[in-house]
Amino acid sequence: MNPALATLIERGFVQQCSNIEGLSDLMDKEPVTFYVGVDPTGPSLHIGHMVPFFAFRHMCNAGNIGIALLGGGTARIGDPSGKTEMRKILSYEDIDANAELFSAQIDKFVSFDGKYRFPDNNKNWLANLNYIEFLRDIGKHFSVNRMLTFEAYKQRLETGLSFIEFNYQLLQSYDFLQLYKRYGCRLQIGGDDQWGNIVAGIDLIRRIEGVEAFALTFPLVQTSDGKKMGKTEKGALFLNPEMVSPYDFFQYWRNVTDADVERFLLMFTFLSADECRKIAKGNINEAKEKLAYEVTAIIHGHEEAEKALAGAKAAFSGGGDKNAMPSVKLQLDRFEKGYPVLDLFVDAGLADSKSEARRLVQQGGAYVADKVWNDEKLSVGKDSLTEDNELILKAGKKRLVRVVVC
RNA sequence: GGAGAGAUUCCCGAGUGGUCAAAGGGGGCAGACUGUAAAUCUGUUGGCUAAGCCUUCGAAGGUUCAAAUCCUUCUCUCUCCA
Repeated sequence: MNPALATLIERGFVQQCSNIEGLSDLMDKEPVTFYVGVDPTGPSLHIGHMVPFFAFRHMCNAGNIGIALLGGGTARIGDPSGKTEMRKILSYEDIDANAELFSAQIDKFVSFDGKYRFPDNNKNWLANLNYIEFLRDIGKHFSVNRMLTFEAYKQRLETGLSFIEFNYQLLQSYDFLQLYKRYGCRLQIGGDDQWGNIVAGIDLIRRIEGVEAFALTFPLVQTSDGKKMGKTEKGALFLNPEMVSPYDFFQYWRNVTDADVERFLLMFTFLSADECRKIAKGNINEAKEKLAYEVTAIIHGHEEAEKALAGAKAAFSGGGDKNAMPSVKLQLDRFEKGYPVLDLFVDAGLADSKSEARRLVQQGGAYVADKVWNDEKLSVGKDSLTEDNELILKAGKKRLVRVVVC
């Protein structure tokens, strides 16, 4: 087995491959050009997008050539795979803006060099396609009968599938063909929900070019309790630090289920496989801390990871660095007059409404300076502040904020 | 184009004139137990100047003492036929 491929398998990346021996032989012979596609459907990548890019880096480290394909064209259509209903149609401007943001995030992660790792955008060849020509050249190779047997469509046959989405597969196949023609791209990697689309591309390349291309898919990452990976109560775990702070990002990994630690270390860090296994077998809480630190460092840099770690220490085990805790600024005169607790919790961002704050207090989940505050009518006065005019508020055991008074 | 069905709170889904801020489940939040884990159990889950008041059942009008529920128009979705 080719060593790069073996690494992917060992680290749990491989779900399905169209022809693993063939691919291994090819990779032994020469550097392989491969691609990962992402449709820029939102303002930031989230962790679910990242699995293929971790694999991307492993592949590139082994000397292969990777293309990050932004779906500036396909996002105009919307991939029905794995969706139960049609995605809302985005405006071209939004898609292009998203594509810029995605591209920058990917660049940060894989460091494009223009030669071995570079981006492209499928709107370059999709945006101005001629419909008739496309149907004659490409459409004739697709059998509707066969397409209907694909799992992705079967499901949607129940709930409804529009023609626009039904065409998505042709476009993705066409992408693969274009990348083969332009760069000699022979391999497409992606999440397992892309299997049908990728295989369709392989067929198209075989029919038109008479060349074997390959598919390699990764498991859709789920937490071991069956939830979708990276979903938090606030939504997806985005990479953009303004959407999910490095501290919250760190906390997500710190709170992963025991059973996921080893798997996640292997997939979302670049520590050696042996080391990952060793860490996961050791003290489970230290392993989680290591996982959280490593992933945060990879995504947000070591400095942010250090800060998140220090903040977590300050919040949970004393010591650490309280400057690194999430904090808000509030006015001193409010405390001088007596800050109504409910307002205080809302202003500190620990409750969305006063009713929520009230519930928190009534249920004994509101902590002011480490003491349970159980009277919703009382105000928090200046005397609750520390000598350097600070105050720690907690909502429940885990959500907390450092109030800095000024 | 024709014939039907439907739109309910974060999601699924009950409710067909007052007892409805709206059953049940999921999810979320809090508490207990713990290890910042899982599982389990309990409570809670529109807002507010809070024993009261205000806003919510696709949208706009109407009937009524009273509407998520009835009527009219509109918008959207789905199914079947062409």
